[in-house]
Amino acid sequence: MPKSVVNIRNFILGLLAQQPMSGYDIKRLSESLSWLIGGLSYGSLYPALHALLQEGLVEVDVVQNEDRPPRKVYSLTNKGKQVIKSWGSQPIKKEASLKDFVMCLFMGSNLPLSSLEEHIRQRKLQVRQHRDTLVQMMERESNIVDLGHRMAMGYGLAIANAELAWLESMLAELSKDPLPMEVKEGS
Amino acid sequence: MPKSVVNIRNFILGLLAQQPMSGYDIKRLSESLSWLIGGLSYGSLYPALHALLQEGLVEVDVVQNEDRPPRKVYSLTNKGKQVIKSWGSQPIKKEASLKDFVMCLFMGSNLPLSSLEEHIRQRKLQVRQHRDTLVQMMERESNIVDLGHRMAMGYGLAIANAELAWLESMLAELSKDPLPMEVKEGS
DNA sequence: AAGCGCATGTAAAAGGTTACATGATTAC
DNA sequence: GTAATCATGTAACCTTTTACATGCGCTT
Repeated sequence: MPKSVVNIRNFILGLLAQQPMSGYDIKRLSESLSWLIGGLSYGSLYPALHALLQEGLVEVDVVQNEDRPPRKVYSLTNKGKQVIKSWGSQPIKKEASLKDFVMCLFMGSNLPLSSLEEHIRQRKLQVRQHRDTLVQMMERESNIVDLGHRMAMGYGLAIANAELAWLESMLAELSKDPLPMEVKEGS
Repeated sequence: MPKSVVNIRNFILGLLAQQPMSGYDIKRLSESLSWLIGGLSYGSLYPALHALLQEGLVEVDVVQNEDRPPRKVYSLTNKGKQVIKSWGSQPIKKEASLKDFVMCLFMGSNLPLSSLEEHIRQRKLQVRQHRDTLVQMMERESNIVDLGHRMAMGYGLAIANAELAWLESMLAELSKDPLPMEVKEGS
């Protein structure tokens, strides 16, 4: 698969943008999302965290607990916030994966509403195109395809339609209800 | 992410189980599915194909075209068919990804109906569990979560529900209509 | 004549996983 | 006492991507 825009660094930055956490926390959170976007291993997580620290994108606060091992709680520096913000503001590539998009959503509150809306609109175009392709394939080969093909396509189609419905409802909500603007643009 | 059961070798084997094709064809097909499960690059595709050839899981037929460059059309050997069949028959791991499942579907006609049904049932259990987890998270943190979290969760929920609906309709169809049994178990 | 689609391939480099190491605390 | 959870980390290995190389035929 084409290298996702959501490499492990952006993924970490994105999560830390929500709230400071430890490596362990990040691992657990990623596991709860792994169903959709896959998890990650300590072997990639900790080295990435150290690299981000060295580059000054995150900073660490060692919290001593009496009972438990000490936790290293990481948070974004200003530089880190800048990086993640510029990542979220750049237009999505056409080949963006489901993973990319979920991360965009996840960081939704870190980007200006207009960008968020643009991301959703982009995704909608993509999914609609893919759905149309699927439908065409099913029509063209309606006589040939075997059970496996038919099922895989039907599955893809069901997911695509659900996604489109969700995307549209989201767009409607965003335009109707500009919500109390918690997003502040840099002064 | 935890190494998927669908490594490139199984992916190739799965596609070839449908019909013989060239490396180029595989690439193009994978691209049409990339929206859901990600594509692959020539740098991994051709070497994998060569390895499968050496191991005797696939065989190649060089088709000379007058106009175009010659195509190397690969097809499964008996050994290859055996491998892919045993892969499809083994129970899915709990951590199976969306990609794993789509491949299972894609090869649906290469496995006995009972296995297929079992795969779908397994997937249903998994997705339901993930959905329940999501719902719990949303309820527990209904006051706290910010826009990004809320959206990502809502998105996941929408997808999960669509998937569950599709899985159930598939199960219903399979049990109601045992379809003209094109699947033959080894004699 | 330049560029694109077809078609195959390789090598270096990047990235990730697996498996290991460590150690404290809580529950059985 | 022994297993599980919390918590961090490293190194060897493996896979994959990126970037390159090649070459024909058709279209503009």
